[in-house]
Amino acid sequence: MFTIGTLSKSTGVNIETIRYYERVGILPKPPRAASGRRMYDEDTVRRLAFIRHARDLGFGLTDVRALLALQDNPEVPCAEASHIAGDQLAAVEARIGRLEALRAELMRMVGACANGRAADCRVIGALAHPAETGAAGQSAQSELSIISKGS
Amino acid sequence: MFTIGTLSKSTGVNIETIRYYERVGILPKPPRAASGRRMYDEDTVRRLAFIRHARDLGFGLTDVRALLALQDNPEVPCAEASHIAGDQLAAVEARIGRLEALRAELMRMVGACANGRAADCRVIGALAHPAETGAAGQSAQSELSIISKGS
DNA sequence: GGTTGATCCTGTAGTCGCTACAGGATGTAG
DNA sequence: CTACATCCTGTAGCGACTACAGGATCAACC
Repeated sequence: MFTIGTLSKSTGVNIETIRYYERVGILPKPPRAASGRRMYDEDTVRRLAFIRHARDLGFGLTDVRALLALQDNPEVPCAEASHIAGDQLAAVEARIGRLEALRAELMRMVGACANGRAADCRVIGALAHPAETGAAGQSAQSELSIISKGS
Repeated sequence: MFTIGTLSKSTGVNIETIRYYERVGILPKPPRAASGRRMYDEDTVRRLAFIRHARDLGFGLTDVRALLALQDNPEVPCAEASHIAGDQLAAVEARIGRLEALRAELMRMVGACANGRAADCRVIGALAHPAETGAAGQSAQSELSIISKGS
């Protein structure tokens, strides 16, 4: 049994974030020492590592909750986990597509700039008069919202 | 001169977002009709289109402010605009790299799932025992934070 | 002139996933 | 015994919106 600082160091998750996870119910409330300090065990290290890895993969906390529930109920068919991961894969591929379009447009903008005055700046001109080519200008917005919404 | 609803429709920017932009000072306060309604002109359409396009390209509002200031002061050398766009390009390329690593890991996870029970699920297993291969697990976190921070 | 329904106004609070305090209590080492 | 590290709770802030509530105004039709 060890304290939150140790848990934080051994998982790389911020102390404040651990308490936040407890508050929103993604980590169970741990037992407390007589002084009120949270005391954790190895199981929590594993659970937190699972959460962190899922978060690193871009899963939102809602998805993480679902995946944890599956992990806790091993008799449930895993099609659901596979479905969640498939959705996430599709979202990641969509993001990559959007970002590649953005990259193309940014490269065009940066490449065209001749370091003159702002009046002639191709970067600013490109922003003021977007190119009609490709999908970049059309729904990169949703690319960004996809990201913040998780899967 | 037209109202906020018309501006919203002609730029595709939400009404609430337009008022938000005004509140945070990225759009100037427009003149009001006797009834108190905001009245816009074509210049605002252009300015808002500029903002929207820059946002679509992933620029944060701080960057957008800087780009607008450059546009408003045409005598300033555009090296700064070019620099902002270059930073953004680098950030986009970093995101793409991260996301490609995530994609590889997700494909591996989804591909390995045999639709058995959760106890044997490769997706859950992969999350519980992350692969050591590649950079996916190491700093995709920062990939996500880069996104939310803009450039 | 009256009534409906669309549009507008202000102000506040919610979203997501943290992160950063403030102000205090405890634990550990010298 | 004194530092200093670590912990606690609770609240507020971040970015970039979005979603109300509760009211005023406008345009069109009868």
